[in-house]
Amino acid sequence: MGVNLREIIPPEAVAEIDLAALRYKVVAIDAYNALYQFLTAIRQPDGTPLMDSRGRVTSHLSGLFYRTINLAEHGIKVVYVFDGKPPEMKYMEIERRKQVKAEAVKKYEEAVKRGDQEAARRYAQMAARLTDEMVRDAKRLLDAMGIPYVQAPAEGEAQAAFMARRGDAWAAASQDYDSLLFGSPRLVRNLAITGRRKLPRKNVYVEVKPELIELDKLLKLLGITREQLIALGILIGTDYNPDGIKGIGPKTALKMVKAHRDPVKLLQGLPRHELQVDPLKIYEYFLNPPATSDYKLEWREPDEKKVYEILVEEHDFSPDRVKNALERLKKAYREHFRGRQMGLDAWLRR
DNA sequence: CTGACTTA
DNA sequence: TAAGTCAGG
Repeated sequence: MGVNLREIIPPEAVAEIDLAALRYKVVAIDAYNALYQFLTAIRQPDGTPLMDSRGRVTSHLSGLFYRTINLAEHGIKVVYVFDGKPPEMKYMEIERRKQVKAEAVKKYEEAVKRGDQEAARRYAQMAARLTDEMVRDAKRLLDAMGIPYVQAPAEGEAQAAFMARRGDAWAAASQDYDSLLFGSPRLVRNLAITGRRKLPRKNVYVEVKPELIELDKLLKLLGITREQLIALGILIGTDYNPDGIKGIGPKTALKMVKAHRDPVKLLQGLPRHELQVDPLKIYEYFLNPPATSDYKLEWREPDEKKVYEILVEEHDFSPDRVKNALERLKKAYREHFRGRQMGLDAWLRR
């Protein structure tokens, strides 16, 4: 999922931050990334997600609702950015993911048969798929909550980066690093409240704090340009060439991009048979991806009735819990958002 | 993942 | 008040 820069990011480039550091800042959240995380994480020990009485999955709504309210209580102005149509060159990867999920479904069923809860949960997570209906419900819920969302023409991460570059957002938020390649000046990872995360395959929880990666700082520390970072990503693998270049790991890739002042020349010189997609096409895409400026960011007063309809009446959420959370959301709106619509940047540019 | 409740 | 457990839908 996304370009794996983890191994080449120097620890000094990552700053642990407090949610208070994001107060009154606009954060463009990769909606698909967030919803998918809720969908995989919010499950029973045997892997069953939360569902309403008609069997429709509701894990994503639960996560979206409560987390968004938490962020609002911290005065953080979140905007969710939804994926549009992926570029043609992503179809290979999309097909591959479908295969992986189909395999996971089989393994899940086998695990259930032999009563292996842990495996069942693991494979259920792997098999999880975000449906159009889930996305529609998520958008309806955000609308009712008075939280803005933007429909990207293509990749959500590209749209979030575009918004951050223009100053409409302070940072992009996602677990993936792609927004950095797309040029977002800042990336926030681990944007959650309770910082507990279970280590894969272990029964151990570790504290995970939100972290901030600044693009300029990262590039300086690596001693490369954004263009070289994109080339680096292509060498180690992106969603558009998942395998990267055989035999080139993060370290070699960094050396290679440093050795070439012009990343285009480097990419042109790659062995053609190693690549399913023209590396220059990928390079151009990261450098200048489709994005729209046709959006308006407004944090409106929550429509309690609508939220109640969606969560309680349609999806069997507990009335008490929803009412309680709505009170918190209304209070957050009054305290942080009402009469504070424009960020400083937008105000200066008015 | 998060809220609500329990425990020390 | 902090840390732990469990259910939520």
